[in-house]
Amino acid sequence: MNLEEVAKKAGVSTATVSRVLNNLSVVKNSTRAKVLKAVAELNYYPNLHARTLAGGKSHTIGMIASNMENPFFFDVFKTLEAEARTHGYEVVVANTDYDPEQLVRGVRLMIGRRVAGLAVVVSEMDPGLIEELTATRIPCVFYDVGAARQNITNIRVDYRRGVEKVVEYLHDLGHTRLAFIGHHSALGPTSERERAFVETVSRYAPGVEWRTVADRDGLDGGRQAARNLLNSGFRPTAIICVNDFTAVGVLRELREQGLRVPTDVSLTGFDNIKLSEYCDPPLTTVDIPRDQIGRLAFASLSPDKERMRAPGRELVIEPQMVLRDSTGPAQKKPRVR
Amino acid sequence: MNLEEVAKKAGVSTATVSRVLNNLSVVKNSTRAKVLKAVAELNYYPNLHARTLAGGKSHTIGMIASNMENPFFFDVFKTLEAEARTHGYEVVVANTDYDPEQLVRGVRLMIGRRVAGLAVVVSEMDPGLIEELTATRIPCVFYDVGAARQNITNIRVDYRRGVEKVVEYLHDLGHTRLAFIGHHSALGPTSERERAFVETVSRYAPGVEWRTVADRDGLDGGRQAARNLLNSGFRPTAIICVNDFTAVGVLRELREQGLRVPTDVSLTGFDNIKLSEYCDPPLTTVDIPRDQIGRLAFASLSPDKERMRAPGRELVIEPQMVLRDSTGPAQKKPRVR
DNA sequence: TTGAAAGCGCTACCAG
DNA sequence: CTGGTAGCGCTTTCAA
Repeated sequence: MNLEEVAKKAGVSTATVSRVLNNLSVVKNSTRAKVLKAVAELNYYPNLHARTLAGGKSHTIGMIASNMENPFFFDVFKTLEAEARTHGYEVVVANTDYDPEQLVRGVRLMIGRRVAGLAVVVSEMDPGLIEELTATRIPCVFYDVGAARQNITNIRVDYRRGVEKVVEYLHDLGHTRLAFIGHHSALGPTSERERAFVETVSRYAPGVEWRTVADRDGLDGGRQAARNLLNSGFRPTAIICVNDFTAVGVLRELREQGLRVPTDVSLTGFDNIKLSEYCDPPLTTVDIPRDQIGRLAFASLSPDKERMRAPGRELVIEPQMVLRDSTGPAQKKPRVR
Repeated sequence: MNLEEVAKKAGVSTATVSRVLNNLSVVKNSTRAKVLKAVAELNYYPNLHARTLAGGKSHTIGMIASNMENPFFFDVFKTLEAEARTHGYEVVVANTDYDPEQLVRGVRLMIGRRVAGLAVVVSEMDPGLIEELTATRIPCVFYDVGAARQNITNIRVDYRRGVEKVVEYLHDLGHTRLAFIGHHSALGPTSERERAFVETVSRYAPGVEWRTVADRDGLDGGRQAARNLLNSGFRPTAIICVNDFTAVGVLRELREQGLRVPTDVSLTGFDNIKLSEYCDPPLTTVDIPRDQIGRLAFASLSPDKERMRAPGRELVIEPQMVLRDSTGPAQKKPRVR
């Protein structure tokens, strides 16, 4: 089924059919009707690949995420897609599972699709990726990683500032033993997030004992990390999680071990995903405005909004703390077991 | 950047470059090397649209889901994608938000993309959709809705049997006032799920009072539905939720209203998503094997596995109950408030 | 083992 | 307002 068959059936040329299908309002109403009739009768749907090839633009923007299962990424996707749709674009996603190799595969897939723009929302990185992307001249926006460049915009949340707020808050509450639970790719010497935690503790809360531990991102990962942490013998008075999703897993393990939150141990998350309000107790967390990120991402890819496209632009978002019930004063004495 | 440029740079014809890129092992090693070198130096990535157009196959399978935010759908997607990848396919998803119009839009988008197969995993339906899809001859698989047909396979879980198990179980526990909380599209006279509940109650638990209520799918929807239910004055001894995701929202509202689970009211979900183990208390639920669904879905789309493709095939999965801590015996007397 | 060239289905430009 | 037609970038015969 193709244009030609439709054209034949409607008794016009393929050019005319194309015009009708694209609403090029130069077509006489009567012929437009004929064409539409043929289209309907033949159950015809234009081949998007041919359209993209001939037209030169894909009307598609790509998004790469580390873990779409984590609502954080999904929320960003949702606003990005909403925004894109309003402007006539589709968005197509690829997941990396925090694996740099999958990141590269995903990016190349998007290049192959000749996306009109690419949003890379991941925690992992690959050396040379920026280079590769710059060469393609595809408008890109990176969240959390990467460096601003000619065609690359950068959005980042001042994660460090967020951690500072949490640490200060916990310190003021009298906490003396802190733990940071991350996921693998948010840990290690390369990780801005772990560094932020470590440096903040030594600067704002000297004398406080601390430890960091990591497993996968997610419910199971958080739980496993918490288990490892506790098995190590360290007894934190407060646990700071790299994100809410992981924190919910931690919460479960604490419950399992008979540790009450926040009575025995305080717990904080990051992101302020919906789930953080729905667990018990609701999580004290740091809000990261996913909708704003999604909107900014689209805007910085948008070809018409030149204002956003100042090359090499870097946008920084300041995160806000959200106080809920998972944090409280440190217990004065070790709990009697 | 295109084949021709690469060919020129490598000093060969475009045909040869194409052969190299497609691993058609007829190419002499030395020329293959030349080509690969040129490809790398030019940072060349084949245009997938052109490839699809020329080759006639998209190497892509589509999936339509009602709500990718609900882990149920995401889990199906995950195994479907894993399966697809192993066989050299990409999968691209579209969300409907339970809206029949978006369903149709999504399906047409997939047709436009000339997907090699389409998995429709939704609760809503559109009359004529089956017809439309049948005409395209695209291999399809429907989960939960739709009817088996020539190129359409059907996978369904015996939801009714699941509901029966839950109702019987609750009835045996002495529950006398049941509520069913659904989401909009799983309710109404058209809904198999609501009917399953209603009919099961009158058959297996005559004399039991019951009520049904619905809001959106998800955390907020579940909470709102619970609020409405309770505001209506009805005091269920047990609440059956259409799925776990919604149940977690219900859990929150019950807590808010000072109702303890399962002491004051029992609660059950459906699906057995990971989250159902992580909430407090862990949810009694009915397992629906998403991985099996994902695998079956791919298998029934797979062109080589003819065995699966018995036209008009219907696959039924029997769900199993999973007992956890959110259910218990009905309280003997109305709780003192 | 390689090259030339005919499409794949559609858009867009140029005539009329 | 409509038709003819030259590509878009790649795959795939058919010859060489």
